[in-house]
Amino acid sequence: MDNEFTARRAVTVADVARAAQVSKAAAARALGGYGSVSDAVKQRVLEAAGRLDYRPNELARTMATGRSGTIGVIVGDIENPFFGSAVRGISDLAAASGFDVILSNSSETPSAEKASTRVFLAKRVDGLIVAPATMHDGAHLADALGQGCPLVLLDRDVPGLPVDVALIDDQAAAREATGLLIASGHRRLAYITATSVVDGRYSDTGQIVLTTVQNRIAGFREAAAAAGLAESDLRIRLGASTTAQSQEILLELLRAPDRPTAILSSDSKIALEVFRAARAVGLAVPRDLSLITFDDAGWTSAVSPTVTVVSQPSYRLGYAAARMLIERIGGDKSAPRRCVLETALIRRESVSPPIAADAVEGRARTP
Amino acid sequence: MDNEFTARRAVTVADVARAAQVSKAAAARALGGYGSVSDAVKQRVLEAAGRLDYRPNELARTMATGRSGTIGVIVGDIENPFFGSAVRGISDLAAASGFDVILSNSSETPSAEKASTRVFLAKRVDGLIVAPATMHDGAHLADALGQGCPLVLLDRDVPGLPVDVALIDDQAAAREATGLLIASGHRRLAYITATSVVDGRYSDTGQIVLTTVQNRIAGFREAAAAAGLAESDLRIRLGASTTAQSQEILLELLRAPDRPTAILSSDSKIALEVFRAARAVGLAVPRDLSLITFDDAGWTSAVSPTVTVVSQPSYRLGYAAARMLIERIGGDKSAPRRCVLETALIRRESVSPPIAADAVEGRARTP
DNA sequence: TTGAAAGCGCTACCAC
DNA sequence: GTGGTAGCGCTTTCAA
Repeated sequence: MDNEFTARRAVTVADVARAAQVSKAAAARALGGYGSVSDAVKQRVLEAAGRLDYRPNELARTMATGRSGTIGVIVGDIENPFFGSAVRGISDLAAASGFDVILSNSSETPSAEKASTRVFLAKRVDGLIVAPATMHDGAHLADALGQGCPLVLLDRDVPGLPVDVALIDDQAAAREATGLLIASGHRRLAYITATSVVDGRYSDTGQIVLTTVQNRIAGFREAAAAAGLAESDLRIRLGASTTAQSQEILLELLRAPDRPTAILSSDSKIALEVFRAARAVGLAVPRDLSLITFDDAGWTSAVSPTVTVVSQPSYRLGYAAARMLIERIGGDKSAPRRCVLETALIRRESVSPPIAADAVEGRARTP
Repeated sequence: MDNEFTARRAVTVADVARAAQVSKAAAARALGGYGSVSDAVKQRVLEAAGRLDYRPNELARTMATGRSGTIGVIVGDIENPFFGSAVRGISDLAAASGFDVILSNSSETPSAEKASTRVFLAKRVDGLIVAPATMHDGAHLADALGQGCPLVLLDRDVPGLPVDVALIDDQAAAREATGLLIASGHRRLAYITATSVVDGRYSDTGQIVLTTVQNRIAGFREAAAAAGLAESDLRIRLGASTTAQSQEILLELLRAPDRPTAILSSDSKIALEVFRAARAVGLAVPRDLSLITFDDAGWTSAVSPTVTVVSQPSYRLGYAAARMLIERIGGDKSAPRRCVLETALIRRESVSPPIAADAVEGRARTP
């Protein structure tokens, strides 16, 4: 049974050296491309390596050098297209710079994120890119830093952690989107987001674990305040993580007599749920309900009506994070940087003025 | 500047042993949880480890044991929700079984896939799960096998490679979906897929590099043949990988006088393009054009019209692949297995009978 | 340029 | 149960 699919002992530098009749050190130098080797020896070694089908053991190399040529990435949910695209941005630059990427999913769970951090550190990654699941616990991240492992935060910030971050200006983006809704004549507005909380009702900021969510809500309220809307005109709902949760929240909202006439949704999955809920209660978008969502998902520009979105540069965010990290790995010791990328409000068909019955109050105020 | 964020030399078993006043071997046993150690020593060692903040070096462990506790996964496109979900299936079982997952994106490119395979082997992964970018070149995969690295194929097969595979019955799925179209009265049918080819026109099977595509086309033609449709009623188009390519293909198809009245799309991204193209030429779904797509993407059940889909058990596919791989890693030497998972045809609103003008020929044939 | 030998941090085997 | 010690495969001084 010694066919071509049977395992055989791996061939090492020592084997190659013996076959090429040179010392182990010489063979290692020729194979590793460092130090100085005569052309003659190099020839012999390379020939022998080819003949024996030698494959370097990256692990042994890492142990000896301390560098693994690998960067670890931890995101909340790889199924989320936002992260999928960010990861591709990271991978592309990493590959071009000679780094491998190893990826882990935290499922937006701080404990899983901690475990992954530990594993990556144990595997001696050269650096870490993390989209932290919470802004409240950065101990494991500070820890990585403490061990001398460069770290860059992606999309979300952890206040107090002195590291590079690549993110967007969520507050400004939400403010602009909300402004568009208000400019279209809406005054009863809702903001729906997926962050996990004790109680879906927005009560105090203490519940929020993500800086992105915090900032978007701030932008939402800021725009409302600037337009003179009352707090009571605003519906802020957290906890729309699953279809069931989203429907519960949305149906309650849309069935109320003073239902919102416009919704700002924090991701495209929730926007989908808005369509579903609107259909369930017999509301048409945008005639009865206007909608803007974060994330320029593919379907938003293909379906009817096409949906107005806040487009986030996810690929470039990943790319920027990788760029900063690789600079740090290269020895850059400068002060932590914030790389803030631009979003774009793409106007499509899902926003229109509220119909008379719904807007009556609003009209009275703006004659 | 010796603050908490400054790198310090990593603490090793030797350090812990010294601090606990025991031998290196004893400390290693206590820390590694193998061999036998007295409770007293164990206590002391663990205490010292905690005090010194000892972290095991996974790399050194791997070198010594030969096992890395890591499985490598290579998929074509992590942004594709199908793979995203499959990867989660893999990760979930892997984590539960004590394995880490490292992921790589081949961008559907055989050369990138080869490079990733090499890297993973060099990193000494315990096993590999690959969604091969081509069925025509499995040398690097046979190679992995040859080195004794267990391998499981995901979603796509490589004929001739004696390995476990986890996939769906693409041919049956396509046959069933096509059957539904035909049963609804359609007779001019198109199948659109994203595989890369020299020429977008379907000419011969030699162009096709993916078994999935091959099998789906076979099922499509099979159903058509069974219903007595002529080859000339069928439009098979390959190469719809980008928006531009898809639009070119679709617009040409839909503007033709004998345009298809129903389309079977091989993934949800293409289905989106169908909506876009239909809108561009003024065709309404499903009144003027029926549509079924592979992939039960979230948006397909939320937009109007909801779309009829072939739902693939992507999560379970990943889970099954991981299960087989872990069994192999555990030493299972039995013959290669094929794990074929069920698809489901979910009927929604995007399929209806063709309108009279389009169906005239068809009606004449089936009075 | 070349070779011998000392690690990298851990496991595993073997006496005691 | 415990301690010594020989590797795992590679890099990296350091003499020659």
